[in-house]
Amino acid sequence: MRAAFREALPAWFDGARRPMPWREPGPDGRRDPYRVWVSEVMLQQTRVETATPYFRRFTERFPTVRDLAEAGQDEVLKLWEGLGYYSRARNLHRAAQQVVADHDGEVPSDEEAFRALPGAGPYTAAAVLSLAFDTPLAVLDGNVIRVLTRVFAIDADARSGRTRRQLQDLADVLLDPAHPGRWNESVMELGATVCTPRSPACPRCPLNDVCQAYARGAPEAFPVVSKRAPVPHHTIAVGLVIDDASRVLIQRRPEDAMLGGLWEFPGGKVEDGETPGEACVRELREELAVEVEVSAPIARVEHAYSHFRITMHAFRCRLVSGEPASETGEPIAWVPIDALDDYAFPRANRRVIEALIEEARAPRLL
DNA sequence: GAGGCGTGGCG
DNA sequence: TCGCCAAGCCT
Repeated sequence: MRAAFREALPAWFDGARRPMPWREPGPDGRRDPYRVWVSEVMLQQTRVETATPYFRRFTERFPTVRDLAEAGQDEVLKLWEGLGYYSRARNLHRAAQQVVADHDGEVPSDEEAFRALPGAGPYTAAAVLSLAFDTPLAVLDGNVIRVLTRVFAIDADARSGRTRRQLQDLADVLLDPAHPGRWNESVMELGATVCTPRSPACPRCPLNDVCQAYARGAPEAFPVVSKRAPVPHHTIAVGLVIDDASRVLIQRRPEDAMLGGLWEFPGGKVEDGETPGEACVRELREELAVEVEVSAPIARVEHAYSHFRITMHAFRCRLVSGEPASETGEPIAWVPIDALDDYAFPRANRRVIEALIEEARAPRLL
């Protein structure tokens, strides 16, 4: 069994290894720990194809830890815009500053020191240290969980702490201590390209002769996971307050909130017994101490977040009275419509901006 | 331990 | 259309 994982699997990997920008060695023939780190953070809960263009842009703008540490958060978030889970970007930014302050700009090769960085959990530590420094730590990510639960036909809830500890122990035993980075990448690559969640390609799997799930003819039965609760739905109303100079009013979200640090159009939840238009007027009164009049609907956007769904109604608004002032302490800004691209917005807001620009190009006759 | 935290693709 | 999921971490 151990031989299959240490010989057949890495041998398969040598022929199946997909080229990725963070897999390229540097001038010294080694991988840059910083680039490995950035890639591993971007790859958390994110597909390779999605993360790749972000990685290229990010590392071109911030080639070193110091470049990242010296940047402003706005620019970091702008480069992360659309990638989701924005706390990853905020944490990575803070971690870079910590590396400069405490480690002279060198990514720590010590597990305890690396784990002390914000956003560095067990997976990321094992991945970065094994890939960049050949530290013998086995990664346990979604791919490894899937491969191991199938090969060993483990039918306990894969999300439970007990099962995870069992799987980590298994990975630790199977890991090739002579080539930890290669072993980790081999298992993850197998999970990503062959031992996939649906329709796994078992006939061309290097582990199929030892795989118990394959022997049973039911690879997709693993891993076993409990069902998630259905997610709630909310109706949201936002206002596009535009002044005579075609500037739009936007507001930055609090650092510790969902989508923290990104910009958005002011608004909020539509309450029971309220129309979206009424909610828009009320929210702008509450958040910005202004009276507005809803003039035209601009867009209706359906969007799914990680734990709830929304329908967002966006209205063009006319400022009736008052000067917008943040009631919550979060910054506001008047931005020319064609300069909205310079700010980081959540996806749903980006949809609204697309509709606004389309509206300006071909206004609907009312 | 359970739940918060984005987005896009796929069957 | 909809639920599930993808190289997790934090509280």
